Amino acid sequence: MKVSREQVAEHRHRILDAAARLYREKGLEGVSVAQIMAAAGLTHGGFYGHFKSKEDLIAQALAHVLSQTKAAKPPGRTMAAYAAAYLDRSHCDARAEGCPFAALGSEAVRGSQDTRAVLTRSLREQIEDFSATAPGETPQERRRAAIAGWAAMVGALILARIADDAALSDEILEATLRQVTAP
Amino acid sequence: MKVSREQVAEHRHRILDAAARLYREKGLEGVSVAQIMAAAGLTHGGFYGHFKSKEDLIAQALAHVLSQTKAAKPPGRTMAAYAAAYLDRSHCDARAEGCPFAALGSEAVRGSQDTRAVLTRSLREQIEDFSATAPGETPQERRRAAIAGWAAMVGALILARIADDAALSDEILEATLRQVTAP
DNA sequence: TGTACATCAGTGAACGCGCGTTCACTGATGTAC
DNA sequence: TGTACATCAGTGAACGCGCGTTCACTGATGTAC
Repeated sequence: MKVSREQVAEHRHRILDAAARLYREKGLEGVSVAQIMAAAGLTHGGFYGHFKSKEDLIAQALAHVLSQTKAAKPPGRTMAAYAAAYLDRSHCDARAEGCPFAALGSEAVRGSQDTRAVLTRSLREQIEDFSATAPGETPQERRRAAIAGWAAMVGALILARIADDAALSDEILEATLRQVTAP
Repeated sequence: MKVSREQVAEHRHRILDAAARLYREKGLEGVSVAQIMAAAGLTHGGFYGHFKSKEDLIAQALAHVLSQTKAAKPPGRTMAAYAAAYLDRSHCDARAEGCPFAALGSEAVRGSQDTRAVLTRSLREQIEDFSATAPGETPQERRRAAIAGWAAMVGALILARIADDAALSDEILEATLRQVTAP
């Protein structure tokens, strides 16, 4: 049955939330359209009223979570403060709510053009943002530190999640945090 | 029909080679058992004579490629020399033949216990290996630089592959290489 | 060394299943008067 | 403001397809004599 315009908007939001969470938890190819719709409290048939295809949802779900994360960020935050929260055990354990680059990075490489465009825009913004507070004497040095620092954060979170030994996993997070925040 | 013992060993090797290549190219969930067997020049029915399951093949294929890479490495290579080859355009473009951590890292997090154990062992070896030549005054400093350096390499390769703009992709590789090899 | 036959690696049809996507239908919404 | 009805968001059955896995069969291998 037809639902009100506000209901449509709310359903769309619920689908994007469920997708963003499930994709990060189980991977882009490990979640079906029906599972996402069920998690949003709907049936699978209505999916194509909201999105063109599963690929379309992936790009939009990533854009959704990245814009939310960006909106929640306090303006004056330094790269060191970001790194401390990023390279934390709680973030490492909370895959479904954490950074999409770390959760889906190696899969996103094989994603659609739209998916990669969404991630590239976020990547650019992150680098520019970090460049303001990264260590270094010149703007070029700071930008270089911002790029390498962001790469180290994403790589460290992935490696710390792969490690099946808690001590090694902790060591990866701690060592990378020290190295990224050291002058 | 039955084949000779040498043929069996060669078939097994061909399956592992094909799997390692296809998984890195298309992802762990983007390749079927039948595709791998066809790429190895066999039919899919014989698969279960070689491996217990698809999950079993994944762990063995990763162990296969990691042991090959390790065997091919010259003994005295520094972390800086490794980073220069790793953060190179040709490695970035050659996903199917490149580092399995960068190609499959975020998917491997959700892999079987065996898969994660195989990767954890390789991760430990890599860190210990880099610790010998990483920058730093004390062994602890060198180990920290080895961990953060390896994390930055893996992260940078993933981010450089996601970026849909060649200039940004190059910049990520170059900036990270400079930062990892600088004292 | 030569022969007979048990072994078993590989083949290809078949299995049940869940996938992405489509579509006829339902009934509440919201517009036209 | 109240009523009549066209619109259309959501439902659930259905589609063709490819998946991982199983299995009866085939015929070359390699062992026993």
